[in-house]
Amino acid sequence: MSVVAKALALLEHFSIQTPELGLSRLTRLAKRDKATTYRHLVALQELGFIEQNPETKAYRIGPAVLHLAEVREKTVPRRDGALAPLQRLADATGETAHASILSGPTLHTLVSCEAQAHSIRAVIDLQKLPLHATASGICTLAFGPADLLEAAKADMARFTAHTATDPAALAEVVGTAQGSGFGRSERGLEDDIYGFAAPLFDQTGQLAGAVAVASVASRVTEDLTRLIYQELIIASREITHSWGGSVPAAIEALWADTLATFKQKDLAP
Amino acid sequence: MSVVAKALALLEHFSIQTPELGLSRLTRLAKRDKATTYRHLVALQELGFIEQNPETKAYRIGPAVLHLAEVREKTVPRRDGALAPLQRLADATGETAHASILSGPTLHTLVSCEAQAHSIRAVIDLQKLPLHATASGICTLAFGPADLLEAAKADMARFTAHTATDPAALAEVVGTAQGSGFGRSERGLEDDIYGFAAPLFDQTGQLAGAVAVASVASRVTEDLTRLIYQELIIASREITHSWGGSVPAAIEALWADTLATFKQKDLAP
DNA sequence: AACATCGGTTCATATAGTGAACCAATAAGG
DNA sequence: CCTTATTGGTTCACTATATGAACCGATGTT
Repeated sequence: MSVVAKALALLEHFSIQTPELGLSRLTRLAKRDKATTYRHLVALQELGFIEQNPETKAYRIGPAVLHLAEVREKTVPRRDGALAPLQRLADATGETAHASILSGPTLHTLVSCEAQAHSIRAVIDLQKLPLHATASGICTLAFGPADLLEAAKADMARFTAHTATDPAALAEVVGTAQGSGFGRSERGLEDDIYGFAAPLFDQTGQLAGAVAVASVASRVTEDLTRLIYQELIIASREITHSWGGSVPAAIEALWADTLATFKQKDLAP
Repeated sequence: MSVVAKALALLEHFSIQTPELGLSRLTRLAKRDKATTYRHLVALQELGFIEQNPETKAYRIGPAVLHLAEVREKTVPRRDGALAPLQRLADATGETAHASILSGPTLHTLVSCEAQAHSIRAVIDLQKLPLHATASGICTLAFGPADLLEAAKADMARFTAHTATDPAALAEVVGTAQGSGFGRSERGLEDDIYGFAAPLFDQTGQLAGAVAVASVASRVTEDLTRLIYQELIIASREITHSWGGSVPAAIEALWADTLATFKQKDLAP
């Protein structure tokens, strides 16, 4: 890990829940030496990526990121295009919806929308989504670059008792996704949370990210699952379209098959 | 300069005009070794601050900054509060308006608004504003922390024939600002651009940034100057208010005096 | 075919980062 | 009032890490 990576990794500890962190606390969170952490903070501060609250001496994210985000979004608009479909997805399903972008080997959370329907709901507050333990990640492994699977196998941290931590289990869920067109994660990241995801594509025709719904386990029924799948398809088409891509026919075919199985079940009894 | 600083400084070369840069070009812009630049890019890429266009191999700002900007803005809202008053300022004056934030010893551009009134107008595309050569910078030196003057004197780069490059000249324009309540820069950063700025304050009561109007030199008359001053006062009050601060009485008094001199001149002939 | 780009890699060299120990300041506890 | 445990910040011997000239293969121009 380079110094640059170590320093920038400090930024990941700041969140909406904990926007300001003191030196000691951050040192503990980052599990690094205090002097090192301090020097990194000073370096980040010089560039405006961190600023210090002059009253409390605590550190927070600085203004430099605002300009960068503006350049990025004006240049490669992703957030704007995802926002409206995501809102619709959250409203239609009554669950928390979020979209993520694949950049290199990591999946970055782009934006998340919470529905107002239930008082208990999933909250997405990770910047990076683990590939092996989230619906979005499994979806990415299923339809993204083949070499990602290696990267994912290298880091299979356990989050819950249900997290797939051996390559065989992972291969199985990825295979299921490749058969259905949807990624699923059942209590893989957190107990009581079910995830459902569909792939997103950009103008290059390659997978560019994923759109997902996170639902509370106790609410998940077959009816809700079907609704989520239907809405995920709509959201995926719209977001993919706004990113200048189109959903590959093969994926559309998988989706149609998966939805058909629900209809069959309806007719069965 | 630490490695962290060197690596992060690479990000400053990306702009709306040049959102993607190849390795060689970026190496030349940053005036550094190619191998070093490459390694820095790879490190930034790992963290999602940079991503590579898989088709052209060119680099661009990555998605990680989006999340950070969101955390920052949800936590310390600055952009949102400045946007509306800035738009109004641009419309009312017919010139380009922008706001900046002081973080440590540097002034970061927060957001800029261009008016539609004229086809020739100033464009703000710097992330960092030089303290000695811009109206905002002079305003910051006049009403901000006293030790900034030292930092400013340490780097007095020449941009035009009118740039103040010796401490005495700088002290004079800062003194003028302290007397009038407004920062001014006449062709200091670019030929043909006049800048006018007013200070901004936050909940701590300290200077937190500046709001400014950049006008094309040929359009600047006494009438326009007065209009700009009047509108700057309104914008400064509004932005300062939305940042949880209030304009100090001493500044308000300076502004009142400055506007009074215009009225006297009107009566004179 | 010769030359000039490009992105990316190698490896000896030496510069830059590291962290245990140390301050000074503040605050809680007895 | 003195002790103890925090806090943010600093020092300096040690060594891990960054550096850059030279190199590579690919692509593009003349």
